[in-house]
Amino acid sequence: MTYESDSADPHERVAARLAPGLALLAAIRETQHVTRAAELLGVPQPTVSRRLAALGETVGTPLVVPDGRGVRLTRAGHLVADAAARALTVLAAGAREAHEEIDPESGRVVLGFLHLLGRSLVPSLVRGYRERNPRARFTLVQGARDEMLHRLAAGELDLVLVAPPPPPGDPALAAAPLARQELVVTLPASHPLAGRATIAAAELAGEDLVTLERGYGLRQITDELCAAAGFRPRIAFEGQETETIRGLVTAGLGVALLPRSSPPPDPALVAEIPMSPPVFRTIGLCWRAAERLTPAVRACRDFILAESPDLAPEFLPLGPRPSPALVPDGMAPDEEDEK
Amino acid sequence: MTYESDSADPHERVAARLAPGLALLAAIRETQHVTRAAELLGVPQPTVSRRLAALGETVGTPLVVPDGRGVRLTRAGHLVADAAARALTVLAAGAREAHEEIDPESGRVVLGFLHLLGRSLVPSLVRGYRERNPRARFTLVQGARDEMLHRLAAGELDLVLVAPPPPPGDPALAAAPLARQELVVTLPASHPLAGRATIAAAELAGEDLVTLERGYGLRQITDELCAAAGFRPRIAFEGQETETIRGLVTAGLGVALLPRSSPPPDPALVAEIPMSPPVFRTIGLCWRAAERLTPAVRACRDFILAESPDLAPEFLPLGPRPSPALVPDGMAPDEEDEK
DNA sequence: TCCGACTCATACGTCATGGTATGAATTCTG
DNA sequence: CAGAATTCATACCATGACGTATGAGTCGGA
Repeated sequence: MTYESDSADPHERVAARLAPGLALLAAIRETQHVTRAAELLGVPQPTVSRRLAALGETVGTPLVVPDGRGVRLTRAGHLVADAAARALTVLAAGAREAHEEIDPESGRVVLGFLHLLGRSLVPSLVRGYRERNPRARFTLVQGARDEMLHRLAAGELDLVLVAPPPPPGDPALAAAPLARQELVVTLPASHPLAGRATIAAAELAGEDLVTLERGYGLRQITDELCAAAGFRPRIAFEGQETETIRGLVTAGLGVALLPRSSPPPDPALVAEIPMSPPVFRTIGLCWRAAERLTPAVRACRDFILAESPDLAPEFLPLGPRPSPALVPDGMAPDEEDEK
Repeated sequence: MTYESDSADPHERVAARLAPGLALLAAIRETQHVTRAAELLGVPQPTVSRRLAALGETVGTPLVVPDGRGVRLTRAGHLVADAAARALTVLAAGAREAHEEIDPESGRVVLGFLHLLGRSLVPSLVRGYRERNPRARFTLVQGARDEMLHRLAAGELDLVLVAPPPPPGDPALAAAPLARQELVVTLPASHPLAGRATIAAAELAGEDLVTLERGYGLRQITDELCAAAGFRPRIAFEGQETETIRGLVTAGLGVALLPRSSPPPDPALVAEIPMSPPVFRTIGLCWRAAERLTPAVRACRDFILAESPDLAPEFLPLGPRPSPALVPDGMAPDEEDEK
């Protein structure tokens, strides 16, 4: 019943058996006194006596010897007690790191988001959150929607901002909508449709389209829109950045379905025409539903859910449209902290 | 019942509670796999599951989360597991040091001895022992007899060579005689007694004596010799080194009771006259009887007891005289390894 | 798509560890 | 010098942890 195979190094084995006594050894080292060490640790004195003897047994020689009516450490005892103190320091540093990692005040949040959101939404959110928690740390990762969701599920990311949010079917991911963004047909000023007030989806059937690559939310929306209108889109170019797409459109290489350009574009070069009926994409915040989030991540999530309307003025409020809450019932933001 | 007051630093507290899981965390870190870690540690798999959960509880967040049909470490888990691996390395290094300290092949022996014995006896013993155990390490400490015995009892020294050995009355110290050394009256060549064949103790009554300070064995023997002869010695000078004493004698400042000079002195300067009856001092090896000696110390002690006659040719064999064994019965060199 | 292999978590019974009470040894004090 | 106080070790008993058996969930293959 006394398992002790561990690693190749025999000293690692005794180290593993010494490990439970780390605090005890450190206390003995500090006090040179069994009773004192016991009350320092908050354990009864006989426990210290026994475990000291047991530790000495595993080392192969007593760690303390009677000295008067007290005890003193043997040389071997000094060596292991010193090592224990060092090991405890190392471990405490690790505990501190871990604590800071999860503490809402100082914890880290790995936030993934779409390239386009890095312009204003994410900076606002980060700045707002750090006003409340100045020591909070962020790791920011940008990428395509599907990549973000995949890395979120894989645990690499804590929170992601994507559009559209994942369907509620997946029990591993939870999501909540944050804001809407109107998508408009972006086309060269010279294009025949450039003067229109609105454009219907079907009117894009014959156009060369410039889109993001598969995996991006905008691409998915574009594809679905075309499918709903009953035609297969003719993709002229694919890119990874909306700015690239916009550049291609400006160069006259096609038309694109994009969010409105934030400083409105030069009307002499590019026109942005709303769709009819209008098309929106919903930006949602996602997190892993299955596991318990760290306090830091939870605090950040709740902050984003509560404050994003105020912090992202250039986005539209959710409005009446977009569906009932996408948040699975059992995992609503406020009620998972039970137990 | 769940004690956990420890040190001021709260992180030290969680470190102490993390300590028993060091090996487990290291194994998880290495394998990223509960079952694999369990068989690496040689413990059943449920134990690993439970203790991982418990460790996560103390840290405040799970250290592993389900990932497919396996698990993966959370960020906090990585931090504490890394720290655990480092701590285990530190602890293993300490265990190695302690092992080397007590191992007969590489262990350390702190050997105390009288200044005079550093000339040939101790170097011979050390050299001889290291021929058998090349990695053995010695720390050599020189000093007066009483100081040596006191520091031996205090645990600072492992073995001491002193003359005379301590009386068998003290149960804390054990001793065994090693060799005898004749003490002779050392006096200036110009002294009236310089031509004598032998000198009786009583004849020193009127002389200026040069001795070592109190606490040295030679001083004690000198004092007792004078007391036995019925006079109080007239101490002209006290020193700490026999060579100093010899110098004072050469300078004509008194006579002294000293071991024979090892290269015989210049007869034109100093005479060495045996006492009548002859006086010897017994050099003994002492160790602590109460505690269990480390294998290294025990091996060295047994080596010295067995080999010193051959290694110290300039000393006299024990001869018939010096008392029955001074070794307490229960602690004879060979039979304490019971239990 | 269903089955099988595999991995991790939970349930229950046993045993080792820890807590309480007490004893042996030593030092300090009157 | 003797009693008292202190300190560490041992004995007994209860609680919590471990080990065994089993279940829930997930991935690869037919």
